[in-house]
Amino acid sequence: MNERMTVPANLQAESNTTINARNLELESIDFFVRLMSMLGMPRSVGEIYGLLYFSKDSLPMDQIASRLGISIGSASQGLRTLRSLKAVRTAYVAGDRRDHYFAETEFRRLFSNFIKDEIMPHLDSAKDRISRMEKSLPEQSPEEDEFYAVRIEKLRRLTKAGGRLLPALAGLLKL
Amino acid sequence: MNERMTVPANLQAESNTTINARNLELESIDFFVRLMSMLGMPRSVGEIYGLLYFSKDSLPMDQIASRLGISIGSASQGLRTLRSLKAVRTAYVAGDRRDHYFAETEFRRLFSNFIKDEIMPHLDSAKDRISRMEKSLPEQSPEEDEFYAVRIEKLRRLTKAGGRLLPALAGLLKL
DNA sequence: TGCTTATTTCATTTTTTTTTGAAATGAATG
DNA sequence: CATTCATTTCAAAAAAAAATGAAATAAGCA
Repeated sequence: MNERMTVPANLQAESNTTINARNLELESIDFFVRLMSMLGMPRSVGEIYGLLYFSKDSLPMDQIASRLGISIGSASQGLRTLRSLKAVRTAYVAGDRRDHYFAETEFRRLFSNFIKDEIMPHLDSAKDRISRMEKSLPEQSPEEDEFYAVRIEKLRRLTKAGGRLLPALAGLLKL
Repeated sequence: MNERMTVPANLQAESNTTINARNLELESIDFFVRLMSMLGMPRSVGEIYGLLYFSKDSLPMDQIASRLGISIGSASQGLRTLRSLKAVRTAYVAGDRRDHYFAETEFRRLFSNFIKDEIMPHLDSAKDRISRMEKSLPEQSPEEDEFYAVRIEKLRRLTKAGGRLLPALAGLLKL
């Protein structure tokens, strides 16, 4: 029992539509916490995006933090991550010097950024590692050579396919 | 300094080809530790697969554990994970009652299993969550309705696209 | 410029995840 | 069927990741 809640439950008796809006928000946060965590992002990043996704107005950092019940430190770091993925942007609000954040909702763009920033660098360094493997090939009988050569070739194909397919994938997202 | 080593470095002076084979092994372990960790798998799982990937003979669990310097508990758990993804299989070795493991090297199959086991269940439950969102729609002005409806529709498209594209992706891997 | 408020940074704490190790279970062999 | 060896299980320890909170910095305003 007592599973960790996805969201703080400090919800007061309010009008029906307010309660419903809050429910929607909670479901949204839940949704994106899970999605982001599949992509290796910390909970706070999913929470922030989930909150902004169904928010009509853009929100300043301190409101994001208090609404989610997280520290401003977390909020700052989470927003930094989201900004670097271009998953949130800032809006100017007259007469308020705080930055106001809102969610970028074009998933195609989001994934394409994610792939470029989080996946491709790994694929690049994988190529170097494969080259190093080739230098360590234990030259023995031709038959054994074959075994290692085939396996290295498979890794080459894998990284090559990843490098082509993943960026293409984002393009296929007609959202 | 002193970054955590990917692999135990207890390597004795041996023949040149043995040293090279060991280098290859270390690079392979490094490679798969990183790849698996991108997919959310623990280090030990990557280590085991990396070891087996360049092993000509299939290996029993205790040898896997000692060669990697991990506990047999870890080895057992890691092998369970790899078995469930069909990333390793067992071979019979006459006169030895231990199971002998070797790596499945068809990446197409591996990814297809991974997507089926690790991704699709999440997509399925995402659909439920979206339905629940719709029930919480805060009916207000038609203009506001529109805002929420559009965002929910985007989530629908996203999960639908994921459900179609990801399995197709594995099929495109002509490795 | 000096003051106020917003934001970032980062050492420390907390939480979560992974590994260990030892006991329990299972499975083959004599 | 008892013994030995292989494997699993799981509570506890260790390691890794994330969140906090307070000090430092930055940025707007008067």
